[in-house]
Amino acid sequence: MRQRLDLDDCLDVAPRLAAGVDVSYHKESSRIVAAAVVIDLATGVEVESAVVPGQVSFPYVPGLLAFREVPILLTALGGLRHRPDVVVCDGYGIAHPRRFGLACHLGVLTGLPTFGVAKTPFVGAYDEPGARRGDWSALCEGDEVLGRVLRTQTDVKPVFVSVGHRTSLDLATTITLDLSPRYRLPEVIRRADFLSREALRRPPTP
DNA sequence: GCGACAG
DNA sequence: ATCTTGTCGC
Repeated sequence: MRQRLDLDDCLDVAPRLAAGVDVSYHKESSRIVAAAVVIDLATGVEVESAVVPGQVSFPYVPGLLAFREVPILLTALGGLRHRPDVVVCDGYGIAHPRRFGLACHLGVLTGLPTFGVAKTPFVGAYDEPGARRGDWSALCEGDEVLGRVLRTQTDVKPVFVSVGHRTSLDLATTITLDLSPRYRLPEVIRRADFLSREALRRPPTP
């Protein structure tokens, strides 16, 4: 009888809790703030959130974003009381020069299922997807499929979805659409963006 | 060699 | 990422 390691399994049970993470940077200092927001996929209701301050410890280098954001993202996720079934990242998963973007990195370090939703193209070629919400096209490089260019809102610029860790492209696509009932980006990402940005405007904690 | 380059 | 004014639409 075939045995399978949990570590290698994809998320195959209906996920209930989805978390979204994001980082905001101060313009003229090294201060940064990360936020993690958890939403119940069945109801769309926010369950909880965690906001943590930090300092920039690595420069922005295309292809190395994980080294800049993963540290504080781990702290933010650690501040959650609930364990999310899947984590949505602001950036790419395997659609990366080395096939190991931020979402992959965060997934391996936490053991949690993850995938990325990026706002702009990075690597790979694609055809413009249909104009309606739900329409998508493959993001490819040669023969390999790196992700999907997904239209989350009719007549709105598409987002780039790619698998991170222990998730399938189909599931990532479904969750992205479920979390984007009204706006272009998933609600968990929007919320994490708002919370981190708002906290960053607050004076530092002496 | 030159330009492009998630956030 | 952040900055940045106006503009178009519900």
